[in-house]
Amino acid sequence: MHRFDVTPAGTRIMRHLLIYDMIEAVHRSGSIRKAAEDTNITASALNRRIQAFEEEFGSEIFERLPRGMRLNPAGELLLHHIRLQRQDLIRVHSQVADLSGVRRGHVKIACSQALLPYFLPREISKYRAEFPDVTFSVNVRDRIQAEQDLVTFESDLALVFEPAHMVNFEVLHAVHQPVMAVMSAAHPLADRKSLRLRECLEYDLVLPARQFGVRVLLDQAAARLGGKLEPALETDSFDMVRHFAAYGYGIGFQIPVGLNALARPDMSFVPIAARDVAGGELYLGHLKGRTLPVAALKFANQVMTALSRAQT
Amino acid sequence: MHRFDVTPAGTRIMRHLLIYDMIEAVHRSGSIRKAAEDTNITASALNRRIQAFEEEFGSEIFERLPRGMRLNPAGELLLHHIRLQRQDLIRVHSQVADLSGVRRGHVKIACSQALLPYFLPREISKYRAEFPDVTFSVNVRDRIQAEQDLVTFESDLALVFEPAHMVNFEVLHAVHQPVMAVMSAAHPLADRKSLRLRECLEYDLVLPARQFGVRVLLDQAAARLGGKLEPALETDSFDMVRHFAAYGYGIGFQIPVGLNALARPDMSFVPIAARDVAGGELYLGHLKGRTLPVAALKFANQVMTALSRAQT
DNA sequence: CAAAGCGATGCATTTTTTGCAGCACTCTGC
DNA sequence: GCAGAGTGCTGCAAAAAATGCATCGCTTTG
Repeated sequence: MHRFDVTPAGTRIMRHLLIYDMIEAVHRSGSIRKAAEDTNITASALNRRIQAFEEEFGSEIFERLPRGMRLNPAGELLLHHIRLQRQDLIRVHSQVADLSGVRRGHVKIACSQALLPYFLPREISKYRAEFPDVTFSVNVRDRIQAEQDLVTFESDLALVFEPAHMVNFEVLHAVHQPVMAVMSAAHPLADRKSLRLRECLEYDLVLPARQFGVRVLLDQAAARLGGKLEPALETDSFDMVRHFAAYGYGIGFQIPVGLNALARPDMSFVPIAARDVAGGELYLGHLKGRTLPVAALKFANQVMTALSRAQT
Repeated sequence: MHRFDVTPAGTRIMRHLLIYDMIEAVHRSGSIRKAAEDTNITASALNRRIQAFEEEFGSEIFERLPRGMRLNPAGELLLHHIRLQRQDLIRVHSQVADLSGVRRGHVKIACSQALLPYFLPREISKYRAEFPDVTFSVNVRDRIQAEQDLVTFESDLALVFEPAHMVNFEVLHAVHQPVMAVMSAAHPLADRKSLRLRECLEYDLVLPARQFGVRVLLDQAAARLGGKLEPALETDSFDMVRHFAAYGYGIGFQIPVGLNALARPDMSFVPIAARDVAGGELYLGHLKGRTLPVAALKFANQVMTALSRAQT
């Protein structure tokens, strides 16, 4: 029989940690019987392993409900330990691989939309030019989700603008980002060195949705002016913001890291005066107290220098 | 039924982590055959488990030498993971115990000698008065050893005076400690409010050995005065310092946390003027990036308030 | 009230782990 | 230079553990 077939691409099976996978499978599917299918094992066997584990562990970790299993508080604590433990083992693996000169690994990034068009593609390509065996995941997350991603070890690094909560967030680097007005190169205001917020209000505005940092800053600024922003278009796509602004005489807003003047000669980017909108910080960070895998750490360093350079 | 008994003396056996114990046993004893005795298993079985683990892990973790086994660099990395993993599981256990209202656990402290006579006994007793099921280990360590203890998870907390290196040390609390002259209550200088260092030099000096923080501070101060301290007695026992000073007309030195005026009416403690010896910081901390067990964290909090109160 | 879902369990079977004995090898001391 | 004691490693049979199957008792659902 071939119960535990070949490991697909980097997923290492440590047989002594299988019980952790089983616990997570039960947690995910909510019942032993469903989890048993994922685990390629019988429900009865799985059931007994869970029971045996609970006995060893010293307390139950699941509530037995008529509809299935649910983690109790002790189980939640254990689950976090399991995830931490697994990620740390991956880190050890990556460090061991590093010993023999090969850098392999996988870097998981949670980031704001603004990083998608130019910044991250450029940095990831640059990194992979040097270490082609390192792969990446990029997940678009808002500020709250990004932190949650770190906590569940869904992501190694987060790159977000003005994060709301930061309890579990350890900042590696912060760089200031003024708010930029984005418009067609043919726009009447296109050649200005700087703009007052009031000037922008004369034109159609395209604003990111309310959950985004840029929007929060703009709303606050408008409130100080005693007004309220009334966008012609509100969207959760930063791409849409840029394209709408490029198309006609509307004005969009974005932070510099999401813009690239060279790539868009048809567009113009003008900073909003700091006295109107102070701007905010773009943060690179990871879960507090975590030791990152080599690949993630190295990439984080590269991003840090890139951000520093961009600022000057 | 009594399904969830507690394993004797808090040593919980998690069978799926036995392989880690085995690896540590081999590491400690330096050979499979010796480790086999500690592990209550045959050498052949142990050997095969190590081999199986290495295969799963993806690389060897031991060097095979003619005289036995030694961890290779990969093994060193893994060992650290194992220790971290085990301590984190203990933390989870302690948090789970906390859920049911019982606070159990064991707090391991690495500390300077100065804490031994009064401070730690008092604090530990106070803590155990509230939580009698929490036990303690106290290991006397100099500044370098203390940090090493944290790294190997030998200790949860360190309480040291002016630590030399602090790369892995996360400071929870720091409190300033002036250097105090310690002498018999009958000593000519006993009633002074403050002393210049020069005045002390008229008398026999009893100094702690050179590795201790107080001594370093005194040596630096003496060098500034253009001199060199020539102690009548040099010792690595702070007890000895106090007792020698109490006995005759010698002068010893100690930091306030190691002294208790109420307990010793026969002695007098006078601060050295800050312009001569600035004093130093007493640090409470733990290993950077670690999550402490509940008991250790709670005790650390108690110590922090005690230290703050002592200062004022 | 029947059907469908759930976790738990007894028992025979399969899989894994272990112990025993013995191998090849390298140092050490006479 | 050669025994002796130390090392890690391995084949094979025995012991132990994990698994699959069938089934039970229970709760929810329609």
